[in-house]
Amino acid sequence: MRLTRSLIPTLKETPAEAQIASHRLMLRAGLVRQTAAGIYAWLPAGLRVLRNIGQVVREEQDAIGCQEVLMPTLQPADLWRQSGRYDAYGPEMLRVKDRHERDLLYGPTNEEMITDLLRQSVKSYRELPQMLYHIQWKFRDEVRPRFGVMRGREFLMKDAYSFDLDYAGAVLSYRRMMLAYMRTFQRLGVKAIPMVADTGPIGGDLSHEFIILAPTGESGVFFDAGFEEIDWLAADFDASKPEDLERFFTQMTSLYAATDEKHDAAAWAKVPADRRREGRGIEVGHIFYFGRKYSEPMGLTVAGPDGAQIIPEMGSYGIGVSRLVGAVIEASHDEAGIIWPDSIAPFRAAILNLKQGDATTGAICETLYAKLGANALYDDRDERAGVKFNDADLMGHPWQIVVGPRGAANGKVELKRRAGGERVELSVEDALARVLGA
RNA sequence: CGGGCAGUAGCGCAGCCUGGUAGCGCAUCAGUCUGGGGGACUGAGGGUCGUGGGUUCGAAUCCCGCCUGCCCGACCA
Repeated sequence: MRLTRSLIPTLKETPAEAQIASHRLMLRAGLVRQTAAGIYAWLPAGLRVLRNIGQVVREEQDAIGCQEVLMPTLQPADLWRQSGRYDAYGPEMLRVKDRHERDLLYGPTNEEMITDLLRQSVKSYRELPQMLYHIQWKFRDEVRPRFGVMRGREFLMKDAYSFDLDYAGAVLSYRRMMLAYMRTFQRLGVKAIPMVADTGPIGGDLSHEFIILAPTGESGVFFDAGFEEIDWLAADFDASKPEDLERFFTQMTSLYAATDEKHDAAAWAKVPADRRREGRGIEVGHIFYFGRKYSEPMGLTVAGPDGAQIIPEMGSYGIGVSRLVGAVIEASHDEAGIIWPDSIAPFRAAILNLKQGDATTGAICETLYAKLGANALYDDRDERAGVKFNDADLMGHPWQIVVGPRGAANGKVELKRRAGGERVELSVEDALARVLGA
């Protein structure tokens, strides 16, 4: 995109309502604008990030055989009456009536709806297991929305649901999803630590929160350094092999990790001192097994091989997609602005024409822009160099290609890496190769 | 939902106490100079002072109601 043709309204000053870094930077970098408390409009650059995160999530869900669907935001209250949650859910649920006075609700989650879908379409044990997900807007009428997009009322979430014939199958689905999550978060450029979470009335050990480390995180975390050392994209765990999933899960759960609420000083003491890591974290995902909590009351059954009806075992698996935008920024920024991981940056590179109107720099910029296309944001404004440097740092493009009259005379440009700040002078071709190759 | 704070130009703020036709910085627009880390000069545009009522000759300013937003707490992906 050409910046002169884009709606990317950067702000030099911080709006008074933004307190934490990610909120401040999202407003300043022109990613979002608030519409009402906890409700945001996503501007072009912000939407690109949101979509990029969604795409990584989607690819990793697809990779474990989880199928994408898209369920509506508005749901009939009757479905929720069947599970008993219509009355159990408090004022956090946004309830509305249609013109016929029928009760509807803006979905805060989709267990009832997905259970209903399976109930309508799955009749035999041969059709299980199934795993389905969607990426959809949710609404929870939080009493006190805050921290920008991190704790909004309207939020974009990936939620997945698994249906298995028995507990052993549900365990496999759970572990498979957990492995997908480790890969997903690594691809998003953040360190996510799975922490044992409260299982409530369900019991068991199949509930984990995924917490990414950020100094401004809402809860304190304690974990074994082992979590930071594993390269999930290279690890030899095959999600289709139960024995691999077993090995994976054992490794995961053998390492200590807990939030401050569940911190166990005795267990912590057993972790070698040089492997203890403490910090703060933000919850960006949650997976849990809940058995027949919905399938049973809602009457989801399939015929077994002997003709007996089987009530499927379910689990659900969330990732806060819009929250991740804020969380990633919390985990990756400096005084100057955002530092986007390559995988989700709105633009891979910014092209900074330091002397707009100059024939030489202009020609080089146009060449770069033609080659990079949608990967690039071309700052073609008639602004001073300093303004362009500052905005590029603020917006956090992984690469900045600086085209100034000095270098341009010799066909050189300067390539700056946002993370780390190294700059090198290169030929146009070499700069392109670096940016596209990285 | 309890406690606190705040709504004045796109953003950040002053003016309010002590009522008298609305101001500063940045941003925007035009022009000139400039040109590698938010530049300079000249000129210009932009405001139902959140909203409804009250007091008054006169209200951004005083009084009452309402709405909205922010912070702390309890709650949460």
